[in-house]
Amino acid sequence: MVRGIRPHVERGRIVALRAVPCRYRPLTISPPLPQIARRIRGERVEAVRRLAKRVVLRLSSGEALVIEPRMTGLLLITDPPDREHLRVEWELRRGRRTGRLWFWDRRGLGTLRLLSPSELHDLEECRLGCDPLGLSAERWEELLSTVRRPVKVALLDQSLIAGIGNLYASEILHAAGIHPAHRTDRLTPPQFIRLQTAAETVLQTAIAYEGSTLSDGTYRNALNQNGGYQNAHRVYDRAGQTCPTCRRGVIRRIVQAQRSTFYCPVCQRPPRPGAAHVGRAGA
DNA sequence: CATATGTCCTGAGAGC
DNA sequence: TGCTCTCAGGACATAT
Repeated sequence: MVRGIRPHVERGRIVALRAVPCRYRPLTISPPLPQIARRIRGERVEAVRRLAKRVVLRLSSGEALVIEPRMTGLLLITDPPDREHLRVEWELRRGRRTGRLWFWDRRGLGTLRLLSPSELHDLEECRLGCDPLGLSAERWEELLSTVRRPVKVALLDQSLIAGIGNLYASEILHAAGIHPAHRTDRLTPPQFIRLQTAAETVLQTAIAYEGSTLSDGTYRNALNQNGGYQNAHRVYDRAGQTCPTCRRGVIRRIVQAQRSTFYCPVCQRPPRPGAAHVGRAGA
């Protein structure tokens, strides 16, 4: 999303920001959109970057527009999939060209916020955990071994690791050969190394493919084109199918913390119930 | 305090 | 055919 909009948005000047009339419940926008519009009119977009699952437009004023698309939100620089789910429209000027940026959201769970520098700092440093890209295996271990949770659930906790969604959590654990119910405090150093490698590979590949357009067709890139990573999914939404990696296991679907998890019982052996772990003396 | 569950939203698809 | 019901998963609020 960031790579798609950056060439059209970065170093542009915001001419106008407006809510698109919409029959659905309005998105969470804070402060209210007319106030944001007043405050950012005329500002230059200094940089467009990703912060975990959010898109950050850093403005010349030092403030930041933070867009959180959640599941069905899209940032588009071409015509949207339909008009009725359009929510917000930016008018931008780059040089002498005028362009538009749209926030389209079918389910309306996305958010738009204007943050002060200190609010952005608080989000980055206090509320969000570490980005999984560029994270060492040692840091993975430091972060995850402090909690006692099923590893799949921990991967989704944005205060620990920030940026992994449900689909990618299943794919990463499959690539790492780790069972989704494995408790984080019982993962071994070799497993943390595999987790680090798998996260890097799966996420970078998914980004290169421009994301996953699932059967509901929701996710599209900034040009309203399908992503390609859905064709590379090994376990997500493939329950009952033979695992494409080992060609032996039959992929299973389980529910953890109210979310679907998919895994291969052959590639991802459950942890041995009586597995020895270093405990306190006399325990 | 740490972990677990409930909630919001719309559209697709199942079942009758 | 047209209705009701369930499910999808982001983050956050509330419960245990």
